[in-house]
Amino acid sequence: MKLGRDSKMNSAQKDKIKRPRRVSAHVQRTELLDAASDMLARGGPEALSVRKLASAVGTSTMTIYTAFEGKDGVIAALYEEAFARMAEFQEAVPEGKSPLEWLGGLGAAYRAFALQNSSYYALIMSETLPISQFQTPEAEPLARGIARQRSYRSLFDAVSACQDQGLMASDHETEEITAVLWATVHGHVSLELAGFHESQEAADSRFLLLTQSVLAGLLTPKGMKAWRAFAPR
Amino acid sequence: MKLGRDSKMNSAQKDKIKRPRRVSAHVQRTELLDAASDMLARGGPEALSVRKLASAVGTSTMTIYTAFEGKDGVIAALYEEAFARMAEFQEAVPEGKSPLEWLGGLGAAYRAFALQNSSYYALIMSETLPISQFQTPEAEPLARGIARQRSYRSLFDAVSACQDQGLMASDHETEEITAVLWATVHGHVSLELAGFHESQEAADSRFLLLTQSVLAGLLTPKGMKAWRAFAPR
DNA sequence: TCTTTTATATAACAGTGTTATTTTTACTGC
DNA sequence: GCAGTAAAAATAACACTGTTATATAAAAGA
Repeated sequence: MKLGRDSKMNSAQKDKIKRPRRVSAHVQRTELLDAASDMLARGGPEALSVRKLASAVGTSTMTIYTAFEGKDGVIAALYEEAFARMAEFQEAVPEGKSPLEWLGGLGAAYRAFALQNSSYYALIMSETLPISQFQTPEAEPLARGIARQRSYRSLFDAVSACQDQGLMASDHETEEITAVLWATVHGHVSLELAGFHESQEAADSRFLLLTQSVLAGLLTPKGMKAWRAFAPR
Repeated sequence: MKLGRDSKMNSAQKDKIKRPRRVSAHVQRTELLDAASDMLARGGPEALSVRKLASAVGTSTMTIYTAFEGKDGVIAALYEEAFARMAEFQEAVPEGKSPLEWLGGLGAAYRAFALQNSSYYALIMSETLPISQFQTPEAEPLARGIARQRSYRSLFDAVSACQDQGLMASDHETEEITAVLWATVHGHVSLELAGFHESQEAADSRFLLLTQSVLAGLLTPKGMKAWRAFAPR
């Protein structure tokens, strides 16, 4: 549906507040972004072309340059979208009775998100391997920007809660433990996405063994006892 | 130096064994590969172009298509090179008195290789994130091919030795533990390469904490006691 | 030496992201 | 409502990319 250009925006004409030049500006931007997201999810990053994107929504390439600032701008926007979707997964995890239960849920949610949204996950972790098709959206040290994202926040809070309740060692900084847990799950998920494991069962059991093992080194005796109540299997 | 074409290969002409068509075939291939390696290391994958590569060694693009089979062939060759270099790092680690010492050395060597050869490491782990500029050199499930590489073998052998000496839990398969350890170190190194850690010290201490933690869940009590003798700090 | 095969060089093709130019559209002051 | 202006979209061009087709030159085999 393309809004008629001669509609003279009858409703918005009365107020003197400056409106966006085009009513369709925002909707077109999201329409463009949705199409880009689709292309990315389907055919990977090489399927995401400025020209194809333009013709997919029935416009010309210049639209991408005014709406975003070229291809990098589109990718930067998708990057934001990726974090937003990841945060949804994380924040859908109930805190449960014990922060340990929360922690376990967060790990599972992280893995689920990565497996179900591999393109978006790759986008998030694109700086993880310095060689990537995606350029860093901004000049800032992007990977460290993760720490400012909501999804990181959830993990941090869970770890903090564990420490507060004496379930997790407090002789390490919360940030440190959070980073270690992130690396742990990311490491497994990376390999799983690459098809490293020969079967679903193998991937499951290794994820379990890995998380179990690293927690063994981080939890207090009290924490270990409590963990066994929530730990799968 | 370009060998004269009219040299009529005076020395090799006498034996009737079929020689390669051109004496320069092999040397040119490696020359091409070295240049490609340099370009990759310097400017990332987008600096690696068939045309630039050709002009870098003073030839035309067709040479790349006869020596390799286009750009993918070059990347496949670099992929092999990456594993070879990684194996060198791994195999330079002395087995030491205890397999635990060996294990620790392998982890440190893995990290050192990744940090010092980030382009090659990215190549190895390029399938780890399904979205990558590099196509899988062959149609096989590439990531699983890691398990057939020498560098994986070293880790596997170290784990196996630990189990044999009762230092590591034997209620998990050697392959399983190997995969878990690989994921652990890869997870950390990924984040470190991305500049996730705010300082060298932070990266070091988190690597230590991570490896320490995961070993806590994998080593036997006997193994834990022995480990403390080798563990840094 | 002559013929045939093979590698290289040249040029062309189909893509890509980006930029310049021109046309069209929407807004604004009269 | 109409003219003038500013912004956005379309078109075309530029500088790239990987790949392929064709022609030329060199090497191999008879």
